[in-house]
Amino acid sequence: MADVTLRDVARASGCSVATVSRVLAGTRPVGAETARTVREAAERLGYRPNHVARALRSRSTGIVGLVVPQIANPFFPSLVRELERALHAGGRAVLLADCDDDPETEAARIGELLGRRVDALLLIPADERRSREVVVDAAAQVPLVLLDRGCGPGVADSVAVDNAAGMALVLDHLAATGRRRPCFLGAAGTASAAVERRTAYEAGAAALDPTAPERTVLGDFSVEWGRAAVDRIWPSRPDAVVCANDLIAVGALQRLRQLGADVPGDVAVTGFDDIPLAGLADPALTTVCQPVAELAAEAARLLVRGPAGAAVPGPRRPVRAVRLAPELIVRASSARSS
Amino acid sequence: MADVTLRDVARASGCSVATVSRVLAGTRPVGAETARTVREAAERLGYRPNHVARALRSRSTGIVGLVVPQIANPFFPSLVRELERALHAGGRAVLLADCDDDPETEAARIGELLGRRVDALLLIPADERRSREVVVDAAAQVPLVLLDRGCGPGVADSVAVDNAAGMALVLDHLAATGRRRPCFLGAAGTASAAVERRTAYEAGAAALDPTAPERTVLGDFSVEWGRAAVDRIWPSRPDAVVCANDLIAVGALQRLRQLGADVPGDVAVTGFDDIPLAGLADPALTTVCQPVAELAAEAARLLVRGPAGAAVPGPRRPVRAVRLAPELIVRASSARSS
DNA sequence: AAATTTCCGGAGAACGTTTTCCCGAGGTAG
DNA sequence: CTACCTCGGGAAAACGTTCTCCGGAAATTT
Repeated sequence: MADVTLRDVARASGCSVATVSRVLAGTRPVGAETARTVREAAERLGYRPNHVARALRSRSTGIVGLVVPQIANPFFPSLVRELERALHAGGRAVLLADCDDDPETEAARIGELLGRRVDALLLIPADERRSREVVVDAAAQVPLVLLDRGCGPGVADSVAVDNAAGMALVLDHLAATGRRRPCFLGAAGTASAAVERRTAYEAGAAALDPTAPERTVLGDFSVEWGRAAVDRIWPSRPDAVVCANDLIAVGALQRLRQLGADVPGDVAVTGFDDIPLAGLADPALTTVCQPVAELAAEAARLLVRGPAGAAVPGPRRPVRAVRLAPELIVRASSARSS
Repeated sequence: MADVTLRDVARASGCSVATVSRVLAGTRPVGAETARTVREAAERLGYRPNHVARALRSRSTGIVGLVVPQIANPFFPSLVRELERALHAGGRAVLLADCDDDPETEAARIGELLGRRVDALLLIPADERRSREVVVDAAAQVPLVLLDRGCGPGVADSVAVDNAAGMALVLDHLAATGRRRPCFLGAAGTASAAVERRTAYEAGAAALDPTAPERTVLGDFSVEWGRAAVDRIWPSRPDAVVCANDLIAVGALQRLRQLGADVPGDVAVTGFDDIPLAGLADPALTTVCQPVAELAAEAARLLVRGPAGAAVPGPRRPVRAVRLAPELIVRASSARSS
């Protein structure tokens, strides 16, 4: 009972393997009577198609590889979940690989996935430039979409949130609620999210008040850095602390409270990403919510390239870069200063 | 260059496909000279074995299916990560499925994974009893290990933390730091973690002070319930609030602060699981840390059943249930009351 | 009525491995 | 010298699909 094959169904229904395959796959019209008999036999025997054999013959596994830098990074689980959902809706399964933030491991895992003949790759690159080489290599073999973070211009199709728009939302909100002396807690490095959010803040803050001194400090995307950064900027008494992501913001929130600052009375704090932790912080964190489901859906859509053969026409097919608009989630940490 | 097959390597090295397979798989001794030639040719052509063909022939995909109830549940990402790591160490890849806490979806996903001919299944059941039927079905077809939550006795091999031992650690700690009037914020339902932690608390509390009134309230494993539950128990002024997991504890912490209670001065709060959020709460949460890496390693170990053929000898092979000892993480929320 | 097309179904060749046979050469034992 | 292994290697059969030919019958056209 474990292994019923097409042969068995063919024998039981008194016709050929080819016919059974056709009726079950619906790949070619087949006589109504025969079809019924076949379907019945298949049902009765409990036939279940063997995806492995199918994959070998049709050269398509229906599996896409998903490589993430750190599944434990709190922003990724919801993204992974939506990706899994979106891909599954298209009949594709997800082979998961975690590369532990290491570009070399990343390269190795990509190699293995290719060996397993995934139909496509979904990749959140671990490093802006050190991931590049492997990515172009892989992209030459299968459809590949970069997610959340970029990997240099023109390397591959990519989907991400519009970081600049998100930062603009934050700055508008702060201005509208009377904040006048913001500062920015960002991340150094060349990761696209870090760069985009940083430059968007600088542009927006300058537009708001060209005469204001610019207060920006850069570290990494962590709670610890958020805490430490507060000590650097608090002496200048900003009335708003704009953070490059939620982890930094949570750290800032903790340290500000320790220092006896009133949030949001004395100072507003904002984050970015809207990880689950953001709503649970105290006070709850105003942040920019990434349209995770849409990002996933868009990525899934980009994965299907034209009808197979069209995959390798021009080596310089134009690269598509999708940017989706985020949404501002206003919570207690930026309530209007009275 | 995309598809170099054994045939190509054979042709290039002037020997037969069989020989090439043998030398590359190392499945049978082969002449030193020939081996060298073959390896050289393979290297030169950039041969990469086709896992799909291999799987078809050898009836083993090297893929294990992992079904989780909700990847976004904050306890799972770290577990998934360690599982992926442990399995990858054994040369196996992970096909991920999220069933959205729904037993029917769970059943469907398990079916698909079996259709894809996974070698084994790793399952965190969505529901203690409604998942049972599918599980026994699946377990009859491939090695299957239940993780974190049980699914009725004797259904399949399982790996989980020793909830009773964890709860005992908590109670000992509270007793040692002078807490005398604990209460318990638990979860209703039959999920094994909920039941075990609840009964362990009751047994431990009774042993501590048989005359103490028992204060236990039951809801679900959520922050919201933690907040709500505090309103129910705070009037009786416990000096310790023991929670069935970290989410409940975080909610309790928030509500207690709102009510003006001093944690840990007036009352200690403890959690369970040690999710990332626990260390970031304010005050940082004392909790029970699950040995995630060991759980994963043990699960991976259980998956390899005797040498293939031994898989279906007695229909009533004894079921193995591994329980691993947790560790108490003492943080600020239970500092000794002075 | 003959010629052409359409329709349904079967035989069998792929897909890229692994593995079972089989064969010949050389070595050892009898 | 014959008989029997061992050893290195090849031919070919699986594994379970899909898909391309092909052939015959029925339906349509000329």
